[in-house]
Amino acid sequence: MPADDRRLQPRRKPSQVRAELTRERILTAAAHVFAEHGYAAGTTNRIAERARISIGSLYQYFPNKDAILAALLIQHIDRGAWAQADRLDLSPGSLKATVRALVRDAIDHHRDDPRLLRIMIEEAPLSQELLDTIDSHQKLRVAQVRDLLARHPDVRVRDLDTAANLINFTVEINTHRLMADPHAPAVETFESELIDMVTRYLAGSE
Amino acid sequence: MPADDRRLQPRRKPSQVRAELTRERILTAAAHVFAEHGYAAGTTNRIAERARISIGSLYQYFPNKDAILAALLIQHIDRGAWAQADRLDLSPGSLKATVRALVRDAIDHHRDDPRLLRIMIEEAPLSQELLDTIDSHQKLRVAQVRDLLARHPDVRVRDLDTAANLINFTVEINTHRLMADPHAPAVETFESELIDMVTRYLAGSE
DNA sequence: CACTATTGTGAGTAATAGCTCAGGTCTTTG
DNA sequence: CAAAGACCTGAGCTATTACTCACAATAGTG
Repeated sequence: MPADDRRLQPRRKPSQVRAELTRERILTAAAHVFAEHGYAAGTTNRIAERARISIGSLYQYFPNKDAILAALLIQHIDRGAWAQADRLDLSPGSLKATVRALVRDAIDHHRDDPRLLRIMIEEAPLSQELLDTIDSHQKLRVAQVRDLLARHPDVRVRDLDTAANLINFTVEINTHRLMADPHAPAVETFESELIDMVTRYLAGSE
Repeated sequence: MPADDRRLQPRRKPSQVRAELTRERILTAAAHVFAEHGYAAGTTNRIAERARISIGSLYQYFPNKDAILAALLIQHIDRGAWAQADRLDLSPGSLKATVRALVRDAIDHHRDDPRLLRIMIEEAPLSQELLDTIDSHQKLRVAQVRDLLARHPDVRVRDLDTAANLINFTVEINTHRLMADPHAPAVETFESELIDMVTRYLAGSE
């Protein structure tokens, strides 16, 4: 798979409002279709149909199917869903309170559409470009968490980087599962246990 | 997607040795092809080519492509990779030792071929039958872990079921990531931190 | 060896997907 | 208002895929 840089570039830059509107219709339609049918079965024709535009129009704004999912992912990232950890700094209470804020934050990220998010994460044909974008955001997030931990007096772990990595991923993925799994345990129960686990880990009492 | 019971049944039962051999060639070839190309791009023709048999033969043993992945998954499960937790009972040492055994166990499950396992988990078109099989195994595993926790004097958590669920998933998924992610942190570091997190959670010192 | 059952072959089929293009409609502009 | 350009349409092209079938080769049996 060669990383062709132009594979995800839009074909035309909308200049009129109606064009921008069409572009958005395509994206929202795609979000629904992918969420409902999955990526493979979420055909471009279906997307066009749902968006109530012709396939031709679709291909004026997106050079190929992959580019649509990519745009969806970028949109998700740019909306700040993954990197709004700044406000966590504003809650300097107990360690547990901080962790709780972290977990709540993660849950908020997944409220929109867990099914779509799952597909974006698991089925998306990730180009090198996209992978890099995601990776850098991930790194940023981990760094933020790391700094947060560094500033907190109660945190006692061997290695801050590893700890930040571990808890970030653990919180993220558990939340992900919680929202996506149909027969998952109750939200509140699971949330409090998750918070406890992370808190106790960070507190470091052996 | 209707859950057609016959969708995954083999088309012919091998009676001669060479037939059984062919069946195995197909499965190993499929494992390689899926691991390398993913499920969608892992075409049946490619599998047949790699197995050095004709597509016709392939379809004599598997009614469709999905059935091949299903067989691979069943194979993986039947090899006991997901439910050999019995031996954990044999390590009645400290809580940390028990947890360590749990984590090591998980790591062993993923040694074979993380890439293939990822595809089986994330891309497999899971029929209801398969889903049920997996689910029951999962439940069994969680129950085993639950009993393990129940028997250990140092475990202090609000709800054993939730705890078993949480740590089982967390250990599993973190291991999964550890093995699959190319630029993941060092194994030993991550392992010990993961063990600490779970242990401290279970010990329950607030 | 002769006959049958089992196993193997691979060109070909049907279905479907992603995507194009010739031509139409709507907006803007001078 | 008319020309130019932006935008939209959808039948259909091309490529690919899962899968079939008529036949050939091989193994078992008496």
